[in-house]
This record gives sequence, structure tokens and C-alpha cells, in this order.
Amino acid sequence: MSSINENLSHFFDTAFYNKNMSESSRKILSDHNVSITNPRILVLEALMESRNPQTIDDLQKKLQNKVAKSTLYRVLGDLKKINVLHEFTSPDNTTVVELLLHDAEHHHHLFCGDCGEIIDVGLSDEFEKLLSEEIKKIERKFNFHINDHRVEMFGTCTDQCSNCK
Amino acid sequence: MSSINENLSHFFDTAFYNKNMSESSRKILSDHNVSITNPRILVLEALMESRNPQTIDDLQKKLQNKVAKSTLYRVLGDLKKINVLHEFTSPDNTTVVELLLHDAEHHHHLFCGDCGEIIDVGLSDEFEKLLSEEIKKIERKFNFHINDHRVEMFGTCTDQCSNCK
DNA sequence: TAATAAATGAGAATAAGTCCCATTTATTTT
DNA sequence: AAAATAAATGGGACTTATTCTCATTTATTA
Repeated sequence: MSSINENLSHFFDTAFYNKNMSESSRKILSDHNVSITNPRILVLEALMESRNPQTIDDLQKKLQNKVAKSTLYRVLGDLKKINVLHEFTSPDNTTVVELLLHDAEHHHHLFCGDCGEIIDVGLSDEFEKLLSEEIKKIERKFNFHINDHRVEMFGTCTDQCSNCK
Repeated sequence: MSSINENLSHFFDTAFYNKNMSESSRKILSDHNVSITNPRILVLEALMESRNPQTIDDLQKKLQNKVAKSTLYRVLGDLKKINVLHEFTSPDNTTVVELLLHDAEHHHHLFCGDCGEIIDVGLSDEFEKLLSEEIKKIERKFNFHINDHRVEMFGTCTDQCSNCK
């Protein structure tokens, strides 16, 4: 059975271990030649605060009176541009965002239709290998160049989601 | 190499073969105990006109001056409720919709980042079987009940998309 | 430290989707 | 088949998420 700690691991197994979030944030920005500003640090910190994907609304709440709405959207755009942020849409059509740190493992998402929680899920290496093979077939068949893929799983947590119990 | 005809096949291999779209639309509605109205027929016809997923905007253009915007959304909602319509979001955050006829095969989506085209893709039976196994593992691991899944693939068509050439 | 360039805040503008209600259309009853 | 009832529609107002604008502030460079 999975635990929050397991989900957190991809953050804490990293070079960021033992650094505080502000330092980590600065490093992310400087590593990508993006100027280091307070709003950017605050947004990155908010993103780091939880392991799983968050809604824009979650972020806005965390950043109330600290970062303007327009700035929040702009900073998220900046982070997408340097590929440290992944944005997607949950089945109820809410925009959701998560940090993609350099060593964050390739993963997929599990959506709870009851509470809306979104959980990062890794699939086995063997399976990913087979999926890559399958994708190569699709590339040939449709004459496409495929550079990314994602498996989304939809269901309901029976007792596990933090919001659901 | 795939062809449009192959993509169309899941429509034309069906009971709808040899019926016109209006008849098919009526049948869909009556089969689901939904009252048969003109706007519903028009929306269903517009949905049947193309094999691949369409944006709401595509539909609005097809239905200009025939179905009010509010009605279009309402009818799409009705069709979702009776499970003949699948709605999802493309990577550029556009809402996209496709008919799910009773014998439409389980399939996935391939997104072209250049032209925005979305293509229905079937994966091999063996692969789907392995994916189901993998999903069973996830259900146990996260204590979830998973009732649906989707593989999304992102890339660029090299010369194949209808809009791209 | 001054000059220049970039980023921010606040709110106006836009766009997708929903809601409301008077009218029309479908269904049921007689 | 017509009248009565119930459901669906059109049109526009409303809401909400996101983007845009521009004067001010903050960061970077000289």
C-alpha cells in the first residue's frame, strides 16, 4: 500500500534534499536563466508544498495577498516555458499543475471521481518498455513523431484519498 | 499506413451502416429514452460528420443559425448523460467531443502539436491486456477502484494530418 | 550608483460555459 | 385528434477562468 512518503520521494531523493524550498526555487530559476524574483520564488514554494498536482485555486489560496492573480498566471507560464511545470486538465475540467523537477520520474495520473484528488502513479519498467514498443508501432502506422505519452486512470479511492475519508 | 477509411470504420461497420444520419440519430435518442427533437438530431448529425474528435467550435460552425449555443451545450450534456458522448480536453486546453457509439471500440488519442488534429488510435489486444494487469496492480497499491483509463500520445504528424499538409 | 530592462499589481477585457425565463415543441391524456 | 401537460429551446444575461494593458516597482547591467 502506497504512502504519502512514497509519493514525496521523488522530491526528497534529489539534489534538493537538505535545502530549503526557497534555495531550491532560486536554483531552479538560475539554472534556467530566469531572473530571481519574489513572486517566482513564492509560486515555486507553493508548488513544492504538495507532492501531488494542485489546482490553480489551491495555489491562489496559498498565495493570497502575496502574488497577484495576473502574476501567478504569468509565472506559471514562465515555468512551463522552461519545462519545470506540467499543466493538464482533470476530468472535471479543472486546470492542474505540477512541478517536474529534473529527476522527477516519468509518471502517470490516477483521478478520484469522488474527491477530485489526483495521485502520481509510476508504472513498472517492463510495462513502460512495452508501451514504448506499442508507441513505435503507432508512429509508423500514423506516420507521426511521438514525443510524449501519458496514461490516465479514472476511479474512486475506497478510503485512501486525503480529502475523501 | 492508416487511412481515413480505417478511422471511419467504426462508424460504418455498425448497425448504422446503410442508414442515413438522421435515422441513426433518432435511433440513438429513442434507444436511450430521450425525446426526439430537431436540435438533438442536428447535433448528432454534426457529431457523425467527422470520424475524429471535434472541438465545440467545430460544432458551432456546423450548426450556425440552426442550434443556439445554449442548446448545443445542453444537448452535449444530455448526450454525455446517456453515455454516447465522450468529452475531453486537448493539450492546448480545448474541449473536444466525440460520439461513442455502442460498438465503438475502446481507443486512445494521438494529438498533433502542429495542427491540433486529434486521431483515434487503437492499441493491440495484447497490449490492452497487459495494461489491464498493470492497472489491477495500481488498484491494489492505491486501494482504488479504477473504472476507466486512457493512453494519450503527443507528437507531430509528419505529413499525414488533414490540416497539416 | 545610475541607467536600462524586465517583472509586477490592479483591474479591464475576453472567451467558454452556465443560467434564466418567456416561447415553442413534444408527449400524454381525454 | 385536440387539449392539457411536460419538456426543450432560443436568446441574452451572467459567471468564471484566463489574458491583456499599462503605470509602477524591482532586478540586472554598465
